[in-house]
Amino acid sequence: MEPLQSLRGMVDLLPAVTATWQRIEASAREHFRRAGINEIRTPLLEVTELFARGIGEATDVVGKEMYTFLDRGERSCTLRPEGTASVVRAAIQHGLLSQGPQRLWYGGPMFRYERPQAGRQRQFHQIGVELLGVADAESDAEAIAIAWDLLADLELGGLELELNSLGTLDDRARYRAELVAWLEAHREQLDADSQQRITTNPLRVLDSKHPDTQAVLAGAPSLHDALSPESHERFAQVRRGLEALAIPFRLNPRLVRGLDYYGHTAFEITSNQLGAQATVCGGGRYDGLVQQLGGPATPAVGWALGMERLVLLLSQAAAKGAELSQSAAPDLYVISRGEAGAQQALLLCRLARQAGLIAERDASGAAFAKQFKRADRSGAPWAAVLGEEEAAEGVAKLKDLRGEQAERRLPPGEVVALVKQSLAACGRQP
RNA sequence: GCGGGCGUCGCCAAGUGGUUAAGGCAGCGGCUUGUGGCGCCGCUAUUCGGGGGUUCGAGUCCCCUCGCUCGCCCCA
Repeated sequence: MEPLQSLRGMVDLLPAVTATWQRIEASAREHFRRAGINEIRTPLLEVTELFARGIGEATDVVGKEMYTFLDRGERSCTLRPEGTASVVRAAIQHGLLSQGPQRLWYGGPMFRYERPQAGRQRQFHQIGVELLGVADAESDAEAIAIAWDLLADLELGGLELELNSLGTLDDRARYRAELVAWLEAHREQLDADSQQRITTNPLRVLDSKHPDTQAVLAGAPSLHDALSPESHERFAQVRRGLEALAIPFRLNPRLVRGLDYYGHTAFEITSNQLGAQATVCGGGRYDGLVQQLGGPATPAVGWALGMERLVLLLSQAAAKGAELSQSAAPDLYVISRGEAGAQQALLLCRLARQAGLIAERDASGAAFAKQFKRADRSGAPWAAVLGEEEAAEGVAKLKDLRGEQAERRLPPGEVVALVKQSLAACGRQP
């Protein structure tokens, strides 16, 4: 039989890393709780049209990266490639927006059919925040601050906040025309990809990674100069907001987000330690999206962070020194022999667990020497032995694995009490 | 979709055409028929991702294929 494998780009998270995931999730939850942001959970599967309309038909995500299929009712369904469209759909569907501004967060798997590489999988995980119904520039700063503080708490170094304003739709339309004209005039000096994008997505030419193209682009018209005075002022206000919070940022006039719904504020938090996929968190303002999805005109700002990339950073940090959290050593390791012994061992474990202890039972039936070896390796301070003799007498032999105390034969209840007491004595709270 | 690198036991890993595929960790058994941490002994890949080919002979060379990985594109 050929062993089966997971699908390409679909990754198992083994116990060795789940602790890191939980740490990030717990930290995020706490930050959201303090910020008055509530969790929303939406389905993984949505009608394809939601993403086509929300993200934009012309984007790469919609054009070539979606997991789309027909269900048994011949409806076109898509595994969500991002979270915002679903959250907005849910808010509209349940009338949340008529109850005032909504501060929401979500987390979970997203799906994009791409070639996997470092920090990029086909099923990947995001945690995101959406502030719906807030128009002020300070809300942009607040959203960014929440992401920034959350990441700071994880003690990650080498992070940088990049900031730009995409202006309004009008601003961009005007700029786009100007840029296309300029790009056409310099077409010969651009790399093939960029030439292609003059027609498909001219703004994206700006952050081409091609060095020659970048050099040519130095003379290109800047989006910044094309912003209307109002857009300019709004951007300045966001920056003043961040400055007031002492959050450092770098202006990046080339920062263009790949999803159509962004306007005005756009930002990314990047790491210099991640390789090619350096963006840990990305987001911005999307004032037009709610209406575009059939809801009431509602300004909004939000972001999403990539769990895999965070985990990558955290693992690197751990490799450099600090130990990654491991599963806890048991308080009591129970070894046994024979059916009666195994039963008593199970009973003892259950009693211990009911009392709040971490109890592990050796189920190998191996020689006692082996079981003691495993007891030792488990890191448990105590081992309980249940052989034929103990089982017959209704006691367990309790052995101190780390100290000098003599073995004692005790009924199960007293074993649990004694272990608990010893933990309390050395300051550990079971 | 397009490039580059890689693929030897659960994990790490030697091997660079010559005939029995090192070693370490983990695992299992024993020295120790009911007591661990040390030590010692033994066992664990008819096989080198898979399939073809070259050769007297291939893990080692060639082709195809699958997988992993890094990068491009794009994004979290």
